[in-house]
Amino acid sequence: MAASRIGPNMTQIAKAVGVSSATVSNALSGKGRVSADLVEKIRATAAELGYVPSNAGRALRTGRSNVLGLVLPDISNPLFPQIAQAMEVAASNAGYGVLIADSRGDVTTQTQAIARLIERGVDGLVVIPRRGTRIGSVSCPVAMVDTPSTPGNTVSADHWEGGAEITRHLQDLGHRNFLFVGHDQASNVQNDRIGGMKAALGSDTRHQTIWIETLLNAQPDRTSLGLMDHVKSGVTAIAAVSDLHALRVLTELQTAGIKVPQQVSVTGFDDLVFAPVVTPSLTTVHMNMTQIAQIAIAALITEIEIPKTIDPNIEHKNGAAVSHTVKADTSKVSMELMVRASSGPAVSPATPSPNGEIL
Amino acid sequence: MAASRIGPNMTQIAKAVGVSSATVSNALSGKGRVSADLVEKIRATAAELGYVPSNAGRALRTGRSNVLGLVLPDISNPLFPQIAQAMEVAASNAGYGVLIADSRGDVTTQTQAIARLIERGVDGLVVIPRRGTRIGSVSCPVAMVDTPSTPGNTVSADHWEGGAEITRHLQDLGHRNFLFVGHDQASNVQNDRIGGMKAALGSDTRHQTIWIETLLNAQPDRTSLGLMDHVKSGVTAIAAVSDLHALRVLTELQTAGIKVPQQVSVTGFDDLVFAPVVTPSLTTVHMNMTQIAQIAIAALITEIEIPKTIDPNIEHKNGAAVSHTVKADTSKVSMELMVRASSGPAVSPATPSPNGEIL
DNA sequence: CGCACTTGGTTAATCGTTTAATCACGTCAC
DNA sequence: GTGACGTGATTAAACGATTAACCAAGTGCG
Repeated sequence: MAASRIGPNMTQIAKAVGVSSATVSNALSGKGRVSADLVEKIRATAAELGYVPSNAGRALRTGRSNVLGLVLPDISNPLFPQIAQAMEVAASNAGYGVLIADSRGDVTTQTQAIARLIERGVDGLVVIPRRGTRIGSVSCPVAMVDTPSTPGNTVSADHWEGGAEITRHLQDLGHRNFLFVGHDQASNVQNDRIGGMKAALGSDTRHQTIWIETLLNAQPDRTSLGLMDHVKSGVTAIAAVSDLHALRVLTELQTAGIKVPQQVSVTGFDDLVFAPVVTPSLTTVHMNMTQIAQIAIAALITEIEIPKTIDPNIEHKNGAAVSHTVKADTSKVSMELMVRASSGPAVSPATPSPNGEIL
Repeated sequence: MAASRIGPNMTQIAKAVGVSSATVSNALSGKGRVSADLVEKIRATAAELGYVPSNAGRALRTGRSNVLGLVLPDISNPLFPQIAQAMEVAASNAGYGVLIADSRGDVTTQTQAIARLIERGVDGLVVIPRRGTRIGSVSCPVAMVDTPSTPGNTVSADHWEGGAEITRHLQDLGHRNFLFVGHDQASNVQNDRIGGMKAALGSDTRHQTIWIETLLNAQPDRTSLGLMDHVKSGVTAIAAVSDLHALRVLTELQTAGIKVPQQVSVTGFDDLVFAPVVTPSLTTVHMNMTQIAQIAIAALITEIEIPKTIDPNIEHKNGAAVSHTVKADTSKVSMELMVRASSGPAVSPATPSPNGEIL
């Protein structure tokens, strides 16, 4: 037996007003031709009786669920709260709900998660891909949020430019000897960030890059990143690809007795929740997730809401349309440099800056 | 026009096999009376044709959406990833999807968010309440995850006991002079954690408590928590109600030149993602979110799936049932102490421990 | 005056699934 | 031989909203 609905349905509203249910539908949606005063009356009684439209009924008829799926490689990513919040807000402003799916880092799980979302009838997907994740053939539009250099990327922060801003900032402070700290060499985002960092370097600079995962794979039980060796060799600025790693760097240096930023400057990425409250507060780059989410959701929804003329160009497999990642007019959102206390003027006893702006 | 469904529907399966759609339904659900070989044949062709049931059709008929709503006070809470992930896994194992709603800390927004979820037809809600949040009258079962002392709480970590474990651990290390660091004095969870910490203290101890929000309200532009004053006054152990605040404490001490844990021990709560990777790694208390989520979801689902006989005892308002938070047989999940590097033996030159276990 | 056209509404079909009610058909007992 | 019964399937009626097709009545115009 069908669970008894709590509120009234359209027919009951219609009966109460004394019109047909079609008129109620037209009045509430504003689509058909209904006289203004009747619209008013219908709206009023609907509100009075506490009418809430049944999503199931509507979804069945229209074929749209008004729900989007958010696929994340790994929910435990500390950036996820920002992403989820921004997506939820953007979607909900557009009248859509957000169904989450977590793939726990595993590619097969991710495929299953996507399949589950599709079965639930989502109208579109927002996918934050992980490493070499390929979106298989799915039957709905997909917005991909990764990094501009990823093929099929819909919109994302301009990680490259963010990296460039970081090293420009550090160079302005007089730094000439850099250590870049990445985590996962296979990550497009991290590569773009470090790529941007390097690209903005002047010719009078030196730099090295370490990858945490590589270090850990070599020595699984190591806790230190061995930063002191780099500092002793003259590094005065350490730029990490995430605040999480910047934090690791910061505390490792502090424990070793290095003063930040007096001796070494440290910068992060993403402006995570702890960035402003640690001592010294972290200089980092802030991502405008709200804007990214708005653009991604908007692109998705325009794609969803265009009448689905069967496009013969789209390949089919088993009768299901192969996924097409949607495009947005703006695909890069610039990042904002947040200068805080962890970056300061370089002191370089060994190699004095040619500009002489050192304190 | 209804968007063309991609796959076949039940009728098409029925036609392919040469039976009625009702038989297909019975065969796939295993409910009615269908001969074994026919079941087999139907299953096979359904799989072959790539049949996926329409959630909309099913939801319309049964009145159930198989979707749960997850209401969070503030998605940007760093604990949220764990919560969302655990809930998603538990729900998806039970065949439910998870729709998220963020109330951005605001109570009115929270009410609206809940209303939106209800309109979307969720079968139940998991609510992580914020401060004095009251769940208004909603028409579906609600599982509340807060702290055991909150009335209506369904299941949660045993924050009190977690706090007790922390101070027991620190006392075992010889500490006798404690500083507790909370953030928000109105939070049930934080009060329970600190309550537990205090309850486990021996009579030979001293303790003080500071609340970050109160400090910040008094001096909005302050960055330091003024921990040095407490350290100078003899505090040797600082226990925060969250790793986030422990991190703040840790870096503030390190910047001031205090060695952790040699001079002062620092502990956190929640085992956030950065806890193991900072230097020194944070001693903290781990929450078994997976188990909490399982219990909450299970309680919710049992409530959802019992046939809804109209219970005259439940008050009604506007014809909608007033919310009833579900109960679980286990309402407390114990927390696990994670001893790491930020806590160590107390050195108390001023007040030697009576037990003499100090190094 | 009569025809075309607009306005404001109704009818009825449809989306896909579930399920109560029904039915056909053996089988078995009496 | 017939009534009772069990088995295995079918029929048809929901669930609630949308919308194409249709219709009645009023308006403008030649």
